[in-house]
Amino acid sequence: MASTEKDKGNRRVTIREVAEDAGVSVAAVSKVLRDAYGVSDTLRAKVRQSMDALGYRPLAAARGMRGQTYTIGLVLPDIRNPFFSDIMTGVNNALERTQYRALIGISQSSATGEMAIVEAMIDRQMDGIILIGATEDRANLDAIAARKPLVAVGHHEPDITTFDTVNNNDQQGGQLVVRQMVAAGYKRIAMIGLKSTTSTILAEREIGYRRGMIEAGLGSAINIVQESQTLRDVQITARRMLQAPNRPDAIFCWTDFIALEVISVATELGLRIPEDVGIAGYDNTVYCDFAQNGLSSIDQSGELLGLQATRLLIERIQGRSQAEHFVVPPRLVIRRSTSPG
Amino acid sequence: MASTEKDKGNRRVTIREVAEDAGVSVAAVSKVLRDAYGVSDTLRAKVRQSMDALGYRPLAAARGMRGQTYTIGLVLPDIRNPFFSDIMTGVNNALERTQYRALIGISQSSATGEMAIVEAMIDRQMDGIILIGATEDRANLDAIAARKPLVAVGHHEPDITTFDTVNNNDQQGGQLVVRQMVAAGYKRIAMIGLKSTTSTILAEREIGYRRGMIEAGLGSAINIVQESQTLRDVQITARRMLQAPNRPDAIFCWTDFIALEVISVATELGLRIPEDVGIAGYDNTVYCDFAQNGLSSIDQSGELLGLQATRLLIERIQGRSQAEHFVVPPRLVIRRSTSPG
DNA sequence: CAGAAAACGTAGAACGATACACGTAGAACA
DNA sequence: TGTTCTACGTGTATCGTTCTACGTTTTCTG
Repeated sequence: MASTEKDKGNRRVTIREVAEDAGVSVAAVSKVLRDAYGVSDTLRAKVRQSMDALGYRPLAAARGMRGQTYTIGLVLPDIRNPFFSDIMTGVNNALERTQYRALIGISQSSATGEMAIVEAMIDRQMDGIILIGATEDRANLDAIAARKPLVAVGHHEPDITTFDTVNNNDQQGGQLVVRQMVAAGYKRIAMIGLKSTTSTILAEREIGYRRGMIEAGLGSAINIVQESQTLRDVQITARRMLQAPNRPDAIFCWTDFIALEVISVATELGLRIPEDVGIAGYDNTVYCDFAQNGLSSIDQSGELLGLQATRLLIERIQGRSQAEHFVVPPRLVIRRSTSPG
Repeated sequence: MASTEKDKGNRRVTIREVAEDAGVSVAAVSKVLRDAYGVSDTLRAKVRQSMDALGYRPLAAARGMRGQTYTIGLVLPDIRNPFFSDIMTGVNNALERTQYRALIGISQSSATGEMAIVEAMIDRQMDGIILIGATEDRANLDAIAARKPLVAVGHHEPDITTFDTVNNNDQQGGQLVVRQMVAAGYKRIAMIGLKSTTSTILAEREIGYRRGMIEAGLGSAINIVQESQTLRDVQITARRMLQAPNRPDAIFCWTDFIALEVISVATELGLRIPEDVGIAGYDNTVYCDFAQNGLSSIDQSGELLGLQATRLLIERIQGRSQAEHFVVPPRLVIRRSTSPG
């Protein structure tokens, strides 16, 4: 009688019961919960004890009606890239001693993409949003930022004032790769980018690549191929590039996953790495280090990016309204794939 | 004046405004929202139109106070394994035409682990939870299931009645690997498992391995090494195994990531794959297919698992209370790493 | 055609927390 | 002594939905 079919188990302890148990007002308990002004140490202790004794946990939905939910949303384009795992680690480290929790949404797999998952997060009263590798245009990002604190990771827009950004210096990253390739003796250095008009990090890496080529006097050899990210397309593109009459002797891939696939294609074509063709990636994901890959790559300190993004977001939630733009320097990790001789 | 510092932008449209605009009661709008009984087509149309015109979106926090939040929680042990991406795709496909949204929590990175993230999800009034690769014991799982609909993916407990499970047949998977290795001529087949007392899928795979060995008359060569999942430990273990006097001529790794690392170590030791040592993994992640890896692996149809888990969960949310246990057959994908000669 | 049942719609009380407006006690100051 | 602060607590309206209870209209049935 007391519990219907849908009523799973014992009811939750409410703030009212805590208040009663501690012999104080509901408002006092709420204050303790929020670390708000106006509670003495003795009262706090009493309340805390009652909370523990009763096993009280605040209900986020109810909190959200008036205040915060202490939840931040992390939007990832997909889950496949292990680089995002590093970011996530940083986020969770930053959240360690706070009341906040991070929940992840995947934009790629969702029907209408990034905007849909962001709207869903706003509907769920998240306190702020970290957008990773944003594909939305400025207008949409502004629309989000107008409603919730927003931090974009992997999105260059240094003059924006409505939200914060956290990046590595992708331009410098691209340049570092080319410099090392040149130093290793490669000349016909190509780049594989992404068919995308919205990725600012890609644009930056391309600029870096161009700069590197030009400063090495290889301006005439600049060769950027843009392809979608599906395995099939990458294979076709890589094959075409590597079978061309004047094929590149090195390829800088905008992300590791592509680079690993290019290694695969090159191997199948009987080309030796790094002697016949040098290959480098970006993100320094865990797979780079495997002996069978030995992939040179740019490390952009994902954990630090995640940590910093979270800090900035919480600052925003707590009231900061001036934009901040954080940039870490990239670091090239040289491995076998670009070390001939 | 109208908006304070924390009041980001324009206020949301509420159900009340929709009701007013449509000239009906608030309750009627709510009924339309929930596809509840007792609304005529004309009323529904009127309300829908007003909702569109005003750009109304229901606030999950408010819904959660009385009813559902239309949110399901997906708990992953970590984000690094691309296999989880397949599951996620299945989940999102299943959610396609529903009001539900999936949000992901990562248990590994969180301080107190799985239980903490599940509690956080319950605090946030999620309607149900999908737990992937559960590490909690039965008592804890029961405690969760007592409060919210629960589906465990990658957790064998076929006699449990309080929640549903979705699995591939891990025992059969292990057996398939051994059979193929035996057929390929390997004899001293070892297995690398995980240092864990709670993973039932691991236990099943081990049983499959044993079965396979015994049925091939190799019972005396059974050799299971259990190691943690950190890169460093795997390296050390792999090195030790491959440098032992009577080293295995094939290694079945409980998951692809370990297998790739073992390939790496073997390569560095100058062992040829598959001639000197055969290697197989589990999950058939995207990296298996790369030419430089060519890793044989078990495909357990992650997408199907995710789809099915979601369906079962929604059934549970809608009232089913009898347990269901879904199992897909595994499929061995043979590649170079176990194909000598 | 009466009566019952089904369909449609409404009003208003929850849900569990927060936040605002206030009250009170004691200290500090003139 | 009276006034003004400050620190600490309390009472209660409120957030945006859902849900229960209950009227009213329409449709069905014998």
